[in-house]
Amino acid sequence: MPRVTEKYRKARRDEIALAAIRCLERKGVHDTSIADIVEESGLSTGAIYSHFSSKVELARYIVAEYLFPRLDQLERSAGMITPRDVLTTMLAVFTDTGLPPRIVLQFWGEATIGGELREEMLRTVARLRSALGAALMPWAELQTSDAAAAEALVADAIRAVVPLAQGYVANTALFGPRDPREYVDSVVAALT
Amino acid sequence: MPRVTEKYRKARRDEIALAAIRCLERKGVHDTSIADIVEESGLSTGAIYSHFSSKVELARYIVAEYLFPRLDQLERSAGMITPRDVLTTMLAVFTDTGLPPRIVLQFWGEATIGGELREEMLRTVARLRSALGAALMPWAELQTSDAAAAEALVADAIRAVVPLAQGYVANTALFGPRDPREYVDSVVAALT
DNA sequence: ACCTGAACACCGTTCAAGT
DNA sequence: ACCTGAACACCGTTCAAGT
Repeated sequence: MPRVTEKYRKARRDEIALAAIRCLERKGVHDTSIADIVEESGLSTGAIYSHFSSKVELARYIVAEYLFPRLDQLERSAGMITPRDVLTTMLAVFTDTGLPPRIVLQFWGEATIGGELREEMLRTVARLRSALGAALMPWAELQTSDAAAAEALVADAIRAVVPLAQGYVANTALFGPRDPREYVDSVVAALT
Repeated sequence: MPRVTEKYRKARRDEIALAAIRCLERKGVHDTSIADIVEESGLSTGAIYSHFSSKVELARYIVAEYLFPRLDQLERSAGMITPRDVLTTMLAVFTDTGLPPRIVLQFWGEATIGGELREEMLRTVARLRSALGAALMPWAELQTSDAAAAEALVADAIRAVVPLAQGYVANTALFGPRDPREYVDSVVAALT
């Protein structure tokens, strides 16, 4: 397969995906139809189906390619960082990139039904967890000299950080934007 | 209007709503059609539309009548309770009543689009916030003798407790059930 | 190989006609 | 007044036919 074709396919897929995202922001997951994406992209129904086998496949592509593209931001953060820092850094992705929490929340809703979208979501979360683990290890090793205990500490922290991030997403999606640092501080203040 | 008719209408609405909930648990919000509810309830399409003006109206009814019926549990809890206690009590509603977090999460997703479902959601959350406020006031008054400062303390606590509860819902909806107390403890441990 | 757009099965909703 | 179920506009998806 020549390289030009590959590039062309990727460009077309992105063209469709970006048109779809514009529709999603305007109308939401539920109310965006293939006909809307056809109109927004200027392509035909068949053209879209020759690049994505279904609406769910298009959704998977958007999730994988646009909704969680900044996990490397976590992986690059060096030095000793606490669970609090990790959480704040993670949430900053939303304010920094303009990634709409509304769309993420809607995808979660759809993912609870099962199917391929759920599989894609679980894969993404697995990647996220391992990035979190790597970022937290230096901190855990400072708490204890036992390697197994450090692993357990990291696992516990992840069990807290993931739902805390989910709470931020659900909350801002429904009630409007909020500063990540203020959110974390408010949670700490309330629980201690 | 005679009372018997009123009662009959309520009974029919509940009959339809419960059939719908059985479908929702089986297939999710997205994949449950009116035809499914027709089959599950044994009624006709027109019968459903003579009790609910649309699918969204049915959804609103389910949310208002079945998804948040236990707010009074909070309002009844007496004595000095901390934000931590309030959060744990609130989350216990899910484990105690078998209310499926998956359905709640899906409704949140739909509510981000706007429309009547969003209005209904905001009304329910407003009720929830005032119940939380009432439950937390004795605790706040123990922290400070200034009435305004106590109010502010309550407001801050609510700003933390609501997203923490949302995080629990999103997390259990996607990754399976979890003990509320364990969740709260894990968050406290990670952030302090 | 990519693209077109009519055709298909199914969706939510309406409404004339029944009781 | 409640209910029936055929009819309607629209949905996601397919596929013969074009380039």
